Amino acid sequence: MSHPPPALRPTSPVRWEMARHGAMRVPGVVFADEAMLPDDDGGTLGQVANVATLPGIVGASYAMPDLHLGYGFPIGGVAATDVAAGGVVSPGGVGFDISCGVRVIALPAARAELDDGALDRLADGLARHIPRGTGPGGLWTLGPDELDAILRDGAAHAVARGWGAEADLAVIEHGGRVADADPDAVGPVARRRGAAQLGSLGGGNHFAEAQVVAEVVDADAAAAFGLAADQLVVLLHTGSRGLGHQVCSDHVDAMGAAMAAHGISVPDRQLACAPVESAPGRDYLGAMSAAANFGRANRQVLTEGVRRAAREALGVADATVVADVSHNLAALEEHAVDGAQRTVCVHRKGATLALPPGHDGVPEPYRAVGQPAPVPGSMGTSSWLLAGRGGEAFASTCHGAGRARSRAKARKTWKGQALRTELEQRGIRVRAASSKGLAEEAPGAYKSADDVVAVCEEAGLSQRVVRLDPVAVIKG
DNA sequence: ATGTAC
Repeated sequence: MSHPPPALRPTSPVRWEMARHGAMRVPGVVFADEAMLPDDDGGTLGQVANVATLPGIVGASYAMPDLHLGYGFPIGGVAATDVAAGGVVSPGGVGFDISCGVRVIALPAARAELDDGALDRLADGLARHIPRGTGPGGLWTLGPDELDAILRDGAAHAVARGWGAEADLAVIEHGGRVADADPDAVGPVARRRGAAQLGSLGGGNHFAEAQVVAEVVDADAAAAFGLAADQLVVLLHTGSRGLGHQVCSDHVDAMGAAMAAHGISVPDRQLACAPVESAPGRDYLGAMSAAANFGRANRQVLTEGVRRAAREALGVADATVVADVSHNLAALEEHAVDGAQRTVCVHRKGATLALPPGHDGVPEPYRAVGQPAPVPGSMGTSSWLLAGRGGEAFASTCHGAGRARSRAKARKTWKGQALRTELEQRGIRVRAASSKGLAEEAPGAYKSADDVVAVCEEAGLSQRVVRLDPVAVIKG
């Protein structure tokens, strides 16, 4: 950290400003209520300040209420750089799990129609059809040509090969295919790892959950999203697995080596970056987009696992994709900056696209109500589906509950087996591959997603649409 | 997050 961060000054009950100091080019802005502000023993606010020093940054270095310490950038951070003004792109501003995100799948069944046996069968089916845990093993093992096509065309290629329906693509962010992907910028190690992992969940905070629509806050938006009270959904939270991780590592190394040549110095080596309009910048963005396509294809292939489980367990005809949005991505977008339209590179790291109603980037079926933004809760607690409102922070909102205690501390405080019993006693089925992983994901290690989404609503970033309560948790 | 460390 370059300097100790100065005190945050409230400009509203849910918005705090950090004045420019040191090498900061813009102020910091944190959306949070007083209780959820980090005390910064861990340096999270110092990371907000560090990001504000990046070349070309405009507006502010933003942080969502679920912010916590990350690699270079805080998780929950949003930073936009002006491309024509030498603005940079930084792999640390996207994160290791490129295109990590959430897919919501609606099942044509209501909780009230199902007995406990049906829910047991659904949990078992999801556990059987969704590969999980670290390491290789996915639903679709890829040869080199198929991998290239996935990196170029994302979920669209998976659908073309029979993994799902054309209609699925209409509601996925960017139509399931990120433009300007450069498969050649994805190195051989990343390719090898990815070829064996398409259609797999991973570990850590990734999960599949069967959930019920427990509260409808915005009836019009819920109807537009095709969701009704008491309806069952499945939520998938996963990303680009080892492939994205390797792409991030490779390009952090490459940029670190190239920074001096571009005359860039940063207060933390984890903020390695390069101008968007430079060879290392273009290479990273091309590889990142390819990894993002892998991430969307991963969730698309897993959706077929969900459909198989639903057909077997419930006998329901089919399951409908409601939304698929990433919360770890950089994107070139047009935004008003100081009254002028500029092309900016928006880094969202643990932050979700939240375009407002009417914006032409919102999937057409939802244009009147705004971009759907799924927010996964911590294990066994509520998740949310929001609708974007634009607002500050380049049309972004939160991405989850936000970790409040480290994995190590969680392992010391909670026991996986006891957590499993507690969840089962609350009527939530648990299918977990690792007891240690369960302890690390204890709900007590996280803030409440309910509080986080309420702050985002009060700050004008997003509107709550439905609350989703878990009935079955499937984890690596 | 991750074939759970340079």
